[in-house]
Amino acid sequence: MQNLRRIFKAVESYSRTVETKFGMTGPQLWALWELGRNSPLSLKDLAASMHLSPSTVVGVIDRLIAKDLVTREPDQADRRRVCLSLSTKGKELLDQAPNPAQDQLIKGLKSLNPGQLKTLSLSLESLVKTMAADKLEAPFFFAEE
Amino acid sequence: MQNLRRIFKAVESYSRTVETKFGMTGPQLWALWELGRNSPLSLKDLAASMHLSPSTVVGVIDRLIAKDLVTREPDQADRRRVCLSLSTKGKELLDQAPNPAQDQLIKGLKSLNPGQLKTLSLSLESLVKTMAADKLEAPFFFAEE
DNA sequence: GCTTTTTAATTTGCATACCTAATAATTTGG
DNA sequence: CCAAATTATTAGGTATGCAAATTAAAAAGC
Repeated sequence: MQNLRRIFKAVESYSRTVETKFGMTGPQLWALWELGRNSPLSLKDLAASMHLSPSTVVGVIDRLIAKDLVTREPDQADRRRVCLSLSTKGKELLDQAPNPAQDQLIKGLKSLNPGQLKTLSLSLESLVKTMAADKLEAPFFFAEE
Repeated sequence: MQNLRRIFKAVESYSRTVETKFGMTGPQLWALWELGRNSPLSLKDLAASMHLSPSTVVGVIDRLIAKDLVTREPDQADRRRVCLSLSTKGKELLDQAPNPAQDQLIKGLKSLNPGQLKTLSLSLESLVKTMAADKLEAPFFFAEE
């Protein structure tokens, strides 16, 4: 329990690290990641990938555009839509700002030997099963695996 | 990684469960828990235990008092301070609203046999060590173990 | 004792993240 | 061609969260 707690805390602290280090909030970097993975995106699709309402995401995107990290252009094919993409500046920032929490986790997992990894996997699987969390989707900080 | 992800997601969804089920936000229940553990508390001490600034916690407490879940009385010994405590209604709610995410985790851990539990513990310990998360404190949803 | 400093709580002002509902523009189905 | 669905946005609301200013009370210094 104590170790799980620590892992959670490490991930939780990720958000603050981002805010102080990269001058943007968690949701803003989250949106940036989604655009980095899959671009261009319509606002609706971006909102869906973030599990947020479109009206919420409009504000996030507005602030990213104000920072010159994202571009918003009308979609030629369907003029109801917009095309959201990373700007050059946004791509650069995304390169410099990996996913600290996830990187640390991956680093930690790599330090385990195959036997440990196996038992960890099995134990977690059993844990997850009992927690009935199977259906739930991945949160943003694991989005890229 | 997938299983860790699911556990995170389950805990993340806890907040929404609380909001819809108990009509209050995460920080509000968090404050309620702290008062349930250790009462009465001064505003400053409550803020410290939640790792938030006092000015933030004033608002949270205001809303809890408006819901008649918390009482705020001046401290007799030091009249600069206030004594924050659970109201009768607050105690009742806290009894009905355990910590779903944590309870699920505990339930999951109990389902493991001793050998699994041991290897899980060892694996997580190794993981934590590499993540250098040792120093970090427990987040609220693990505060009661 | 009296003044200065410190401490506690609050208020104010600001930015952000959320949501629902309403609106405008556009596409699609019939 | 027109009604219905879809897309983005705006409007209006609540809640977090902070720093800075304010008020009141206690503690410290002299």
